[in-house]
Amino acid sequence: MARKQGSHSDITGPRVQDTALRLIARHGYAAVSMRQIAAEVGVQAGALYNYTPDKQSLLFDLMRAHMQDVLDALAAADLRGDPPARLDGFTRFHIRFHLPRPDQVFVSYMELRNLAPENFAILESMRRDYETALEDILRDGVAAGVFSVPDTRIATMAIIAMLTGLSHWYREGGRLGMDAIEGIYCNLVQKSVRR
Amino acid sequence: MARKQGSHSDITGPRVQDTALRLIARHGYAAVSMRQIAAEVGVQAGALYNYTPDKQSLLFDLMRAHMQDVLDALAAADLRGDPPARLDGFTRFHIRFHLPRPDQVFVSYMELRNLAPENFAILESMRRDYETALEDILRDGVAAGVFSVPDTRIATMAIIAMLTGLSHWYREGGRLGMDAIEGIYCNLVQKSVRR
DNA sequence: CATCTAACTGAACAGTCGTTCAAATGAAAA
DNA sequence: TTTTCATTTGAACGACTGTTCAGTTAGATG
Repeated sequence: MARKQGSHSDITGPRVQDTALRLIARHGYAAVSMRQIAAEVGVQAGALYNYTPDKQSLLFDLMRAHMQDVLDALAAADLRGDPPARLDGFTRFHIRFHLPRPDQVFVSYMELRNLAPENFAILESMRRDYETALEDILRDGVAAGVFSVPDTRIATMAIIAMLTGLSHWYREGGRLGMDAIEGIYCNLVQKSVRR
Repeated sequence: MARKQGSHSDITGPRVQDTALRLIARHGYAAVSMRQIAAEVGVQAGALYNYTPDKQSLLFDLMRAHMQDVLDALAAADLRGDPPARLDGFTRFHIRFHLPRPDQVFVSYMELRNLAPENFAILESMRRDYETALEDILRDGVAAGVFSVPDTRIATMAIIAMLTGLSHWYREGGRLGMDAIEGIYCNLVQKSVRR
């Protein structure tokens, strides 16, 4: 039954990743079996091991790819201007990047504890880089006298939690579109740190 | 070997709950087995079924009890004054109640998808009640002209995400104590919605 | 055409899973 | 002391787990 038409590795590979992401987002890493993933892809469980050395790597690769995409996109965004403008830029970037990827956001947030320690450390470091990008903006704003926050580290965590939380309840086709959401969050974020 | 001293049901029962909470917070509901819980309690797996009809009920009871505690404590807090004072009261209440209960917060947040649909609906409804308490404050503040938010529902979700996020990274004995944290978050929250 | 080989199957391995239940236990009641 | 019964054990149930691998398939290559 193998290979009904053409070579399948470039088709099955991505399908394994996509299916794993969707199932893990929905049911959680521990609750999804390799056989479930295989069944949705349309192969037997053994075939998955042509595309991942084990289940743990499947999860880790998904999470690392997502975080790398975030960091690359942030670097490409190349935020400029005064601190308030850069803060708006960061807020809009976060929303525009994350809202269309709810499954990646969900998995990257919920499955950290299912990572092997060395994998966890790698992702935590990437996450820290992302947080630092925001904290730098806040620090510059405080130094320039345009922001007033009691503690830039906590303000950073608070803002990121606020933005990430958005991905957890926002559903496409809801009462408000992404543009409206962006404006509202820019307003909340900007005011929370202003003098 | 049964009952080495006295009747054990009033000792084992709470220990089952406590152990389940701790293990589920650490490893996740799907990744924790009844045998693991039993081993930490110090009984065989079968004995757990004197205290819960099944694993799902064990999770649900933990989560419902936590949400009920939250709602009861909020009602007892009896926030009074003008909207800014009530908003400060809500913020401080949230932090004071949730920071000492990191496991409950974690489980109630992460394990929603492992609930049976009817159990999920019950918890979602309780969560909605909590959110409404905050939204009422914001709406009153907007009506009174002391708050300015583009959308009270979104501001509610944003603030709660910010506060809940705190529980995910705050660790006792860190750089800042709970009192300092409270002040910082009151500042951030208050400014984010003020005129 | 025959050959090669990437891709996949299907079975097997050694465990673990949630749950049930007859039997054993031992503190409290009679 | 004997009886009672809440409590727990320990074994069993059928199903499922991640992973391995010899064998099969069929498109691509020569």
